[in-house]
Amino acid sequence: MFMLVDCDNFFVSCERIFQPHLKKRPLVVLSNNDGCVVSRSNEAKKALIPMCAPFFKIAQDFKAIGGIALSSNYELYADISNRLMTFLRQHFQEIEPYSIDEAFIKIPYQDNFLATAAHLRSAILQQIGIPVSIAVAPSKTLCKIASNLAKKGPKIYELTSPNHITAILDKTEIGEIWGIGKSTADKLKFYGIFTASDLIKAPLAMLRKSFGINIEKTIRELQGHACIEFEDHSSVKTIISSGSFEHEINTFEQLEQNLSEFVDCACQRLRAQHSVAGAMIVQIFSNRFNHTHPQYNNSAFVGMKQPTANTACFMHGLKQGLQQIYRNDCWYKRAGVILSGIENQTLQQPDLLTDTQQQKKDEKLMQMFDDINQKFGRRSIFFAIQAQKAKSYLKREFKSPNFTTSWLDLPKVN
DNA sequence: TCTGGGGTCCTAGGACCC
DNA sequence: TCTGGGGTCCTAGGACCC
Repeated sequence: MFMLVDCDNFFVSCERIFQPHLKKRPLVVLSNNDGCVVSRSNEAKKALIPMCAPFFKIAQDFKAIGGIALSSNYELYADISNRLMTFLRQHFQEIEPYSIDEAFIKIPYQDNFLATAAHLRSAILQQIGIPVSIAVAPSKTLCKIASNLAKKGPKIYELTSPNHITAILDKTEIGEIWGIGKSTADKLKFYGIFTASDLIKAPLAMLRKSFGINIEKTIRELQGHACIEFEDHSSVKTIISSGSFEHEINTFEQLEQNLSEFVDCACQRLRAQHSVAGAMIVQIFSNRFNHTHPQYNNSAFVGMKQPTANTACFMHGLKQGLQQIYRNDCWYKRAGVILSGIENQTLQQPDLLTDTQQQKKDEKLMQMFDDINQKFGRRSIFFAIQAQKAKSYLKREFKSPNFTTSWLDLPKVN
């Protein structure tokens, strides 16, 4: 059996741990640049604040009903997430942290799932401070359906008996199924398939041919056969660092400087998972909402001589890539870099012509670089191309303190 | 004024090989 | 007149997820 532990309104719940006065009030957390609503409290949902709403469109009405909006504080959310995952690992053998706010757990069949889940739920609330919903079902896809039902009220939902599953699948719309997005849902409706029950009764060969292997997996999962295995998310295959700027920019130098921050960030993450990357993609975008300037989006692929985690190599690649795609008659609102061709540092196949001495020196240098920033604080040392001061190119007007990751921000008890 | 960011997987199609 | 068949690797783009 699979159990899914999914945090309720995760970002909002994290903010409330150390700011109890935010409880009971309509509360939303905004995306980077204070752009869109990405997490809503139940009170905000009741006030019909839509997910992904651009904040500037709802700000006034939201304030009028006593609502509070916070900028996103990813350091806080990542730390709370780590605490939760650590807690779960202490209690269960097989767990897959699936996203920042949810984890699948494999558990043996038992008669008293509800009691186990209730116990777990109250322990998490007490020790981590986050309300969660818990679902139990024989496959991940069924768990997701059960989890949606849990969130509607009971907070804990067991979906294990065949009759119960059939009854629920009759009522589950096709678009609500995990793995079936809008595009596939629309096509399925065209074939007269509207519910999960319709889907499992439809001819498998036809579906497989038209929609690929994943639909077959989904169907088997809905039938209670677990066939989506646990995955290891501890190291990723691509690293993306990108973002929007507060103001549109136009010069090569400004773009390069902003992008250098993304390169630095991506490389730090690369080293943190003990990997090297063989290539980088540099992307630039104009403002898709501003039609007074020409629209221009482009990207450049930059291969490294050999896979590396040396920030300097990627900074050099950045300049090359940007030169290929930069146009001076455009204004840019967003940019980013993607590291790809990622492999484990220790499994790296050396090249015959590789200067291994130099490589070792580089590794040592980057290790030192990371150590200094670890010891003396972020950005104690950085590349000359980066801005002198970590100017916040992001708007984060309403950010809460880093309660759990910064000594200066420790909550005070009066 | 203001419209997010980080991931994975699959498939088709081109280039290339024998 | 006739224009194979089997395979790999890479990339771009689409779809999906949180």
